Amino acid sequence: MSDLDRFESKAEILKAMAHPVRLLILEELVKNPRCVSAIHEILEVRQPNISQHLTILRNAGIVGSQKDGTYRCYFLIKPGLVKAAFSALDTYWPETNIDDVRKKFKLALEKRLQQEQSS
Amino acid sequence: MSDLDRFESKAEILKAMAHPVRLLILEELVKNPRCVSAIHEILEVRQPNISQHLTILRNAGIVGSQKDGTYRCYFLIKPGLVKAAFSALDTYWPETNIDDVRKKFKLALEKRLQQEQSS
DNA sequence: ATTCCATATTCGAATTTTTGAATATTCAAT
DNA sequence: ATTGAATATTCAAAAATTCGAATATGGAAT
Repeated sequence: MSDLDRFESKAEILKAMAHPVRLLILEELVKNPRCVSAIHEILEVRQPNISQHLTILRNAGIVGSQKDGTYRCYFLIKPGLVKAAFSALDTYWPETNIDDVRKKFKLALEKRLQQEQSS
Repeated sequence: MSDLDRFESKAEILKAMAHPVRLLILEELVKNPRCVSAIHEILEVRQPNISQHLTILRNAGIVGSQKDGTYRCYFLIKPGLVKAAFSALDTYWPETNIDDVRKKFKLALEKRLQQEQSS
């Protein structure tokens, strides 16, 4: 791996984290390992999309996974990094509230579902 | 500003940082405020592109700027955040070396210039 | 063997990002 | 007023991201 690649890898880690859904997933995984369906219940985002986001996090080396029967359990590979990143963000953007965000995702999903029904 | 916006703002901060050129710029600004031409000399990236990246950092609220005659000086608005982010990345991806990256950028620029001359 | 449930993959369209090229703006000095 | 240096903006094209829809895979239980 070249030196450039190594530095770009830092940008890629940040890029992998730089999405609201992925931040929410990471928030959950900081607390507990979770299988996809558990994340799905919490996040109210369609399952394939969650798998896509998990793939991005996995490719960035941020999460790992382990099969458990039919389920697949995701966990943080570098919990310290994620915690430090959240801590930095919380310290300097303290206004963010994770539960409000969940509320918003729920609203957004309901809106989508209504639009689908009415069309 | 809604709660969602606030959470998405964290993703946007990360997104704004999640680019090799912008990380290099921030590395410089952690050490010192810098005007565009100083950044230009260090980074070996075309000036308009540097201004574009600086605009992204400015819009994210990460850097600010101040006119100084013809020059414009950029500085970190939240140095603690940037330092904490770098610290987290350095702790968990310690292999990255900033000088190697500069070397690589220099090489890439020279390659580009050669291609332009020969075409 | 088939069915069901959990998860992943593929594909395509819409959107966003990235960057170079060209040009514009702004200020200082003459 | 004009010139020159520093910086910003605009535009367009290429590349990358996002996400839904549809489909595929893989394991458990019957």
